[in-house]
Amino acid sequence: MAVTLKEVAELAGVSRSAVSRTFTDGASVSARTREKVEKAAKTLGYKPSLIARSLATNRTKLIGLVANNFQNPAFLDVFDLFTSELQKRGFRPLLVNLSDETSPKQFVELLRQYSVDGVIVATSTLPPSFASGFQTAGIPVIHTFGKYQANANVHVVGIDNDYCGSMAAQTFFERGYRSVALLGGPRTATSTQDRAAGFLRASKELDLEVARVCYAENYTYNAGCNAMQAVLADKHVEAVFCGDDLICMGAIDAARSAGKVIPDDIGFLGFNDIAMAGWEAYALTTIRQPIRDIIVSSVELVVGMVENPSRGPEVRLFPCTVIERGSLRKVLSQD
Amino acid sequence: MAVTLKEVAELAGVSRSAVSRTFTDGASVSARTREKVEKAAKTLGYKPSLIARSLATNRTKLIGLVANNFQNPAFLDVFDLFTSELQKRGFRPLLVNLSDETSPKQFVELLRQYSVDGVIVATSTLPPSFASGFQTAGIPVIHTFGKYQANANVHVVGIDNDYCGSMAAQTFFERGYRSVALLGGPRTATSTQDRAAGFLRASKELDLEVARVCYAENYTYNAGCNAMQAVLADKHVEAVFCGDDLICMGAIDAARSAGKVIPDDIGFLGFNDIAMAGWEAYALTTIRQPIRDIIVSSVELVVGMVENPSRGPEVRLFPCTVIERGSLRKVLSQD
DNA sequence: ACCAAATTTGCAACCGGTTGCAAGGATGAT
DNA sequence: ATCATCCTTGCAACCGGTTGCAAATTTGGT
Repeated sequence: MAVTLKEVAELAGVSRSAVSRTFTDGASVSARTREKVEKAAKTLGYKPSLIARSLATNRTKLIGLVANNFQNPAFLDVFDLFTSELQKRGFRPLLVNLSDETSPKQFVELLRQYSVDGVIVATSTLPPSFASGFQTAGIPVIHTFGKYQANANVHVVGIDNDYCGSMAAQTFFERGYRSVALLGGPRTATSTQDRAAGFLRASKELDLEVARVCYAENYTYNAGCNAMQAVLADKHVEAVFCGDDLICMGAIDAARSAGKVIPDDIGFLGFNDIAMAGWEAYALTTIRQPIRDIIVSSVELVVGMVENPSRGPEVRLFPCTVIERGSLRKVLSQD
Repeated sequence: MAVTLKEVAELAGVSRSAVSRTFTDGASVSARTREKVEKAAKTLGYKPSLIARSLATNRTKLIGLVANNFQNPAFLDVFDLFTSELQKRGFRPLLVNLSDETSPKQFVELLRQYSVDGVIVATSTLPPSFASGFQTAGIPVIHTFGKYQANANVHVVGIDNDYCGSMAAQTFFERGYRSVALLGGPRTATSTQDRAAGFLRASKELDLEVARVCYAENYTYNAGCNAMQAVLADKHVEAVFCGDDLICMGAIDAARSAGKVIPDDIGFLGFNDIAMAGWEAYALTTIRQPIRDIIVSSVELVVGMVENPSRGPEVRLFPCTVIERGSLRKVLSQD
C-alpha cells in the first residue's frame, strides 16, 4: 500500500541511501540528486515511515504523558499546551491514563515497549518513586507538578507548594482574617502536604488561628461540597484556603446553601486559577499556578534530555501569584 | 541498552523464532520451549519492542485522536474515556491538537507517517472532507460528533443535531415560552447549522416566535457573554437556546449582570450537560449529549475496523435527553 | 591540465522483530 | 513395530528505513 524508499530510489535512478539521505537533515546529498529524489518522491507521494526510522535510529519522537486527573479543568490547559508544544518541536504525545489504575508499575514497561523518547509524569498524587522508575529504565523523565526532594534523581518542574501555603496565610492576614480553615486537596498528594505545612507554619507566625483542617477526597466539586460541611460546623471560621479551584467552588456552593454570603460571611481562597474561577458566579480570589510556564518548561526539558541525555537532574520552580477577585474581602488600608 | 530477542534466544538455547512465537499469541510453541523462553525472558527483563513488531506486522496499535477544542470541559470526558477505553483494548492514543492549525491537511500525512492503525476525528467544526482524507489514505477513520451525509464514505458517531434542535423548541413550548432566541455555537460547525435548522423548523410548527438568532464565535464563556448582549437588546425574549453549556453560562452571567433573574425574567437551555451544569450557581437545564456512549462506540468501531477493514461505513446516532434543573421554568400542568 | 582535498555515492550490514516453508519430532492408530 | 498425521522448530527472507566505510566524483588551487 504505502510507497517505500526502494520504489523512490528506482524511479529516481539512485541508491536507497541517496533517498534516505535527502530525507534526513544534516546528511550529505548533492543538489542534483536531491532534486531527482524529491521529484520522484512527489510523484509517488512518498513520506518516510517513522516506524522504520525509529527502529534504525532508536528514536521515536514520541513523548509519553502520564496523568491521573482527567476530570479537572486545569488539565485542559495541560493537554492543550503539552500537545501543541510537542507538535511545534516535531514530537508527538502518547497519552497514558492512570486514573483507575491500582498498579502503575506496568506502565513503565509499557512506555518502554513503545520506546518513547521521554516521559512527562504530570501529577502530584504519585510518589517520586513512580517517576524515577522511568529513569531507572533509561527513559528521560520529568515529574511535572512533582515534589522536589534533595536526593531525587529526577527532574521536577512545578511550584514551591510550601511557599504557596504560606502565601495563603499571608493573604488572609493582610485582609484582616484571624480565624481560618484549611480545606486541602487529597491527603496523599505531596502538593497538599507541602501546602498544608507552609500554611500552618505561616499561620502560626502570623498568629492566625487555624480553626479547622480538613481534606477533600479528590479534586472535584462534590468533594469540596462534602468537606465544607465540616468547616461550616465551626461557626467562627472567617476564611477558607482550598486546595483547588474546583474544590473551592463546591465549598462555596455548600456555604451558600447554608445561607452564607461571600465574602461577607465567609471568605474563600482557591488554587490554580482555572478559567471558571474568573466567572462572575464565583469570582474566585485564587492563587494562580502558572500552568503554561510549567508545561512549556517541562516540554523543553524533556526534549532537551532526549537530545542530550547526560544532563543532570534539574528542578524548576515557578512563582505563583494571588489573583484578586471577589471571594475575599479587600486588603486592609494602612492608616 | 534494551534486551533483544536474540539474547533471550541464546540464553534459552532456542532459535529467535521460538522466542518470537512465545510472545505472539496464537503461535505454536510447545510447553517446554515456552517455559524455557519465559524463564530466560524474565531473568533478562525482556519485553518485545512494539516498534520492531510494528514494522514487521504493519500494525502499530496506535490510534490517533484529532481534536480542535481543547478548552471545553466537555473534552475532559472525551480524553478520559478515549484513553481508558483504548487502554482496555490494548491500543494507545496518539493525540493531535488542531486548535491553531490553518491547514489540517498535513496531519493526514503525519498520522500516516506514524502508521496509526486508525483515527478518531472528534470535532463538529471540520468538514467531512477532512475525515475522509484519512479514508483515502487507507486509514480507518471515525468522524465523532460529525455530520451524517448520505454520500459520505466515512463512519460517523454522534447525535441527530437537527432533532436536538427540535427538542429544544419542544422544550420551550411545553414550558409556555412563546418568544425565544437561538444563541448557537460557531456558525461554521455543522452541529450548529443542523441544530439551528431543527430549532427553526420546529419553532415554526409550534408557532413559537424566534425573536433573535445569533451565534457565539467559539465554544467559550466569553463568547457566550458577548453574544448574549445582542439577545438582551430584544426586550421580549423569554428564553434562549444555547449551543453549548459553556456559552450558556457566559450568557447567563451576562443576563444576570443586566439585572435579570433566572428563570423568572429569562430562561436558558444549554447543551452537553458538562459537570459544571449541575453546579448550584448555574443549575442549568440542558440537553444532555451522551458523550460516554459516543466515545465508547467510536473506540469500538475504530478497533473493529482495524481488525476487519472491510466493514462498510456505518452511522451511529445516540439519543439526547433534556436534563431538568433550574434555568427554565417548570412544565405547564395540564388542566 | 594536474593533483590533493573535500564532497557525494552506493554497498552492505544492521535496527528487532515476524512468518512461510520445509525438516524434524512426537503422537496415535493399526 | 510401522506409518500417516499433526505439532514444533529453525532457517532465512522480509518489514522500511539508517549509516560506516570505501570508492567515485567533484572542487579548488596552482
